[in-house]
Amino acid sequence: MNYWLVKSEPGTYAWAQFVKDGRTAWTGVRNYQARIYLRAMKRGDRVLFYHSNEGKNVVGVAQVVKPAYPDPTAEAGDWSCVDLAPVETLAKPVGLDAIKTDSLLQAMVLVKNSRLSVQPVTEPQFNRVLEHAATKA
DNA sequence: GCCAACGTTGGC
DNA sequence: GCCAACGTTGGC
Repeated sequence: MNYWLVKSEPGTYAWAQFVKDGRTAWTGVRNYQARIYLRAMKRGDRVLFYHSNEGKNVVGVAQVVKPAYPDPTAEAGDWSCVDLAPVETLAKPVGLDAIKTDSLLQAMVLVKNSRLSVQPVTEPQFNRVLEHAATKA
């Protein structure tokens, strides 16, 4: 089981919409490093869902329901996407400020390279985020 | 709204 | 193959 984090601007695709949809194809990733991570995802992997720009917080946990396949929205080039489904909405969103002040979480890629839209998260980091959210995994 | 960081593009 | 210029992202 691996752990990841994906980002979305609430104005583009918010968590609430994701929950409403019940499942979505995570398309549109056009970054080689992010592509590597997308392709490393396995069914059942847990994914933190982060709201960038607005909110700047982790708002929910998703899981991979379909591993990487060709991104149908890519008109040119070799790009991949995965299918994600919501698992739980965090009782309390975990803000970037909280992440930055936590000794374990400040090592997250999110802090170092905030622009990477798909990134790996370690198991301890994942669990710590859930602790901050005051929910049970 | 500004600016820093990053990735990509294109000229040489 | 290098590097400057540009566009985009995202935190502040």
